[in-house]
Parts: sequence; structure tokens; C-alpha cells
Amino acid sequence: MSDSANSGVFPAELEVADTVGRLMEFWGFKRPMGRMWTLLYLSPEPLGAAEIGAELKMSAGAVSMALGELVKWGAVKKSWRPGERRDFYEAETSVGKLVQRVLRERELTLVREFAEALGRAEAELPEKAAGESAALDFKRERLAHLRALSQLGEGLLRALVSGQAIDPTPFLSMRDRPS
Amino acid sequence: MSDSANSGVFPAELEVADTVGRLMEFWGFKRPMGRMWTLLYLSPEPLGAAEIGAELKMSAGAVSMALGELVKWGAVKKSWRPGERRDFYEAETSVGKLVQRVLRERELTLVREFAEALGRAEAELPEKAAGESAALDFKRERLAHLRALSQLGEGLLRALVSGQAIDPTPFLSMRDRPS
DNA sequence: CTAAAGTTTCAAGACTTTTTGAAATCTCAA
DNA sequence: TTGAGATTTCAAAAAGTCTTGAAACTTTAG
Repeated sequence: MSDSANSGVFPAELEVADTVGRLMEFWGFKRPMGRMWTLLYLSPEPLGAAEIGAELKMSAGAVSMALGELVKWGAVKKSWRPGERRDFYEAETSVGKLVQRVLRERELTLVREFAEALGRAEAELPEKAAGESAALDFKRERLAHLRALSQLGEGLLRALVSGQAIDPTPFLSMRDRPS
Repeated sequence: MSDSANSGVFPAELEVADTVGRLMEFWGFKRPMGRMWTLLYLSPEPLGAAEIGAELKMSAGAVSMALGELVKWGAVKKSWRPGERRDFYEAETSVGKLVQRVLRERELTLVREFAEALGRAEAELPEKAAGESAALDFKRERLAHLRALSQLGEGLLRALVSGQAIDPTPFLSMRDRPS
């Protein structure tokens, strides 16, 4: 009799879990996090660390680490069962909120760091009067363009994070040479 | 005299390149691709593979591979100089178009694969009349919810790809329990 | 056609990240 | 306070990824 014979988890669910795991990987998370979230999301009852490990063939250590990260991101919540000592976990179901949170805490930071690096670079380019070195002028222009892009991007992200509609048109129509 | 003394590439540019490299990594590309694109983007003249390798301290092999991928994604174009035998490369400057292309070719595929996995899973869950097994009903409901999400996501992506404005509200307000 | 210059490919090695398993720590009940 | 069950931590191993460098291939000039 196989490990998961009585668990009520079907092979098809594990496949979905793997697929979500791969999706999450693309979004910069670890595969096991996606697998675990999905398992919990499809489970009618909260699960304990041991069950999770058994279903997904992960060691207790790996389960603990991944659970910790999921809880940190708000993707999974602890829950208790009366009389049981150990912890149980259930999935946060509002995917929209999760995405929002990731955009806010991770992507926004990234964009801001990019803007800072651009600022430093512009400051560190040798000072010369405009027009004195064609190559320098070119680089300055391009750096400025990148800066404009990053500001646009930051604006879009902010809008998304606050649930507003966004319009990607300016992004697309931004000309390389301002005119 | 250092390697890049006469190249006209300033340290600050290399820092920007590294930062972009890290950004690209988050987007699922390889770091060297971001570095190379940036180097080319900030260069007034197209560069040859040898120069790129020298600036970024990469072997000819690594340069060739990364260039190949960049060209495949349309992020870099080959260009020729009269009289020179070897190839030169210049950056595609429309970041908006690049992003659009990635969304279309990569993310859209990903979402579609996800939908397929969901379909398979729904088909493979044991057949039982609704109401006969609470757990099965629950799983079906959640799978259906995931499917709805993925359709919403696909819609948003399509809109973005075709340059339309998008409204993330339905995403956020999607209730777990349909009523 | 040959040779030289340039480019691509790919197996081996270097490096990075993830996973494991065991020990340490924590927690609660008695 | 003690001890059993549960969780967390962490160093070592495994897995995975990236880079290199040499060889194969292509292209063009002579």
C-alpha cells in the first residue's frame, strides 16, 4: 500500500501542485513553495508539516523552511486543532492579494534600486560640457532614457499595487530619441 | 594599463549593466544577457563579440551563447561594418516592445500550460455525483476557482500584449466562494 | 582551393542553490 | 521539572546551473 493511499490526495492534485511550483519558480520563488501552497489550497482540512512532507516527499527540514517563507509572504496561515499539539497550516485563498503584496514588497524595491544605480552612474560619468564628447553625450542620453523608463515602470507598479487600472501605452510609445 | 583603458566604457556603466543583469534575472533571464544588452545599449557604436567579452570578462563561448539568446528574443540586432568581416551587435532600444514580446511568447504559454494541467486534473478526479463526497466537492470547487483565475490572467496578459489598458480589479475582488 | 579569422558547440569543471538528516531547541502536559 | 512530541537550524551532500576552453565548423580573401 502506497504512502498516500489514505491521504485523500489524488495524483492529479500533485500534478497541479508541480505545475504551480513551476509557475512560482518563474516568479522568483522556490518550486517547493508553489507545490506546498497548492497542496494546502486543495485540501479541505488544514494539514500538518508531517503530512505535507509525506505527500510531497520532502524532508521535515525542507518543509519547515518552505513553510516559514510561505507564512512570511502571507501565502499560508497557521491554524490549530483543538486537542492537537502540533501546528496545522492552510492556504491563503486570495491570490490577488498575494500578487499585490509581492509587487509591493519585491518588485517595487527592485525598481527603486535600479533607479538608484542609474543615478549613481549619471553622477559618475566624467563631467564635460554637453557637446564636447559625442560618446559621452550619447551615454548620458541613454541613461536618461533608462531613468524615464524606470519612473514609468514604478508608476505602473504603484497603480497596480493600489488596485487601479493601468495603461501600458506610454511605455510602448516611448521614443528612443525624444524627438 | 588596465584592460578597458581605451574602450570608452566607464566603470559606472558596468555597474548599471550589473544592475540590469540582476533585474533580468528576476524576470527569468540569465544575468549575462542583461549585462550584455546594457553594454550595447550604452555604446554609441555597435560592438563585436571580442569587445563584449573583454569588457564583461566573459569567454568567447559564453558571449556567443548569450548573444544568440539575445538575438533570438530580438533584444540585440546584428549589424555589419563595411570592410570588417566579423559581426557587430547593437541593442534594440524599444524596451516596451521587448517586454511585450516576452509576455506574448513566454508568459502566455505558461498560463496556457497551467490551464491545461488544471483541465487534466479536473478530468482525473474520481467521478462521483456532486454532494456524495464533501472532500471531492471541495477540490472540484477549488480547481474551478483556479481555472477562473487563470482565465482572468490570460485575459489581462492578452490585453497587455495588444497594448490595451488593463484593470486588475476583478482579480482582486474575486471571491473564494462564488457567493 | 587553401588558409586565416571569426563563430559556434559541447563536455568538463567551477560555482551556486537546494535538500537532507541529525542535532539543538522549543513547548506543553503531567 | 521532566520528557515526549514537534519544529527549527545548520553543516554537509546532492542537484542544478553557468562558464570555460578547446575543437569543429563557417566564411571570405587571396
